[in-house]
Amino acid sequence: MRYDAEVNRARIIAVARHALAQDPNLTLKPIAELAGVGPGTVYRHFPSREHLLLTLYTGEVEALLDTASLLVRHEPREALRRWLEQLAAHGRTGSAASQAVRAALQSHGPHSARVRGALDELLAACRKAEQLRTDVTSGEVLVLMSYVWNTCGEPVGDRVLNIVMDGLCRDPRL
Amino acid sequence: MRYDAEVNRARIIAVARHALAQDPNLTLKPIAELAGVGPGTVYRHFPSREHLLLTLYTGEVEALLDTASLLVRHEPREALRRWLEQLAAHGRTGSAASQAVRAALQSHGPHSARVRGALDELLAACRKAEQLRTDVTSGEVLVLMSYVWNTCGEPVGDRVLNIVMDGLCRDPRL
DNA sequence: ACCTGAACACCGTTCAAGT
DNA sequence: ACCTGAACACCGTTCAAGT
Repeated sequence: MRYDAEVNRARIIAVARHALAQDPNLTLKPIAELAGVGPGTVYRHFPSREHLLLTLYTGEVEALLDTASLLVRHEPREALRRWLEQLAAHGRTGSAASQAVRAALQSHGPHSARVRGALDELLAACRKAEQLRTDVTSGEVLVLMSYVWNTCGEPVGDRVLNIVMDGLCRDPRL
Repeated sequence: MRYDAEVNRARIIAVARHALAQDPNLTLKPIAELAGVGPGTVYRHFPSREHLLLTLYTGEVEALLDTASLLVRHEPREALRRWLEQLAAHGRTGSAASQAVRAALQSHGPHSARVRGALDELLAACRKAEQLRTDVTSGEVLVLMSYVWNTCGEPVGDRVLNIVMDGLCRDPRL
């Protein structure tokens, strides 16, 4: 890659991170202007707003992959609940990072597959401990969690998560 | 209202109903053009796309208010499930009518309050029959149902609704 | 060869000009 | 007095023109 392009890309990323922290819904045009480049330059480096967000907030998506540390510290059911709470906490913020996580999960790409894999580990652990209904998949759990992207109220979110957890664990034996 | 305005309003509604049936995501500009009026004319009659949709599809929202006929034909729990299935069926279509129902429910306006009231009747019936957890509100149920606006797959939707129903009915006694 | 940004085709919204 | 639509300020995207 040419040197000037490298510089521009780095500048766009730095400026975007700073600007999006203040206004999560800022569009690419103003970001380009703040970075001192034309809109086409941003578009070349990042084909869409979603690509830029995923580049900026890879770490937040990666954090969802670490199920191992949850499983060593908690029993399976509690580990699952804490993972889902982590997801809900993201949704509540409405931040650009939250938008990135949402995009990663819903766009059926490699990110989504990896997160589903992580959740599968949690579900498998719960199933092994007989703390989970037997007929549920990670994809269905993520669909069920869609609500976290819409609403913000924390008390409501907690109560809804209780319902989700009870639905997931529903089983004659439990 | 002046006669020409009345004519224009009727024409906009007729054209919009026809055009939105073919492309649910059609915007107000093309609708105005198809109706042979300027965009400001549409904007005057309908302050936003949402207002137009709610005017066109009032019937679909009203249909959600008829809980009485569900309750006379089914036991409370089954009535609740059918009502939620009706909601999910709307979401699956992605039609303009579905967008209207979504807007009505989520915009915290009078429509939303009336639908919550209808759902409250179902929940009260279930509670009276001891077929429902005691700590859930209609607002929380609607939050939980957010997923219906995102995903489309019917089999997944059915399985997720099972989880929701089990979560809602979770109770030591049941 | 690769990057750039003026230009294009849209969007929602407004308000001066009409009747 | 009320309705109208050209005009405005945006958006995402492209591709001829630069280096």
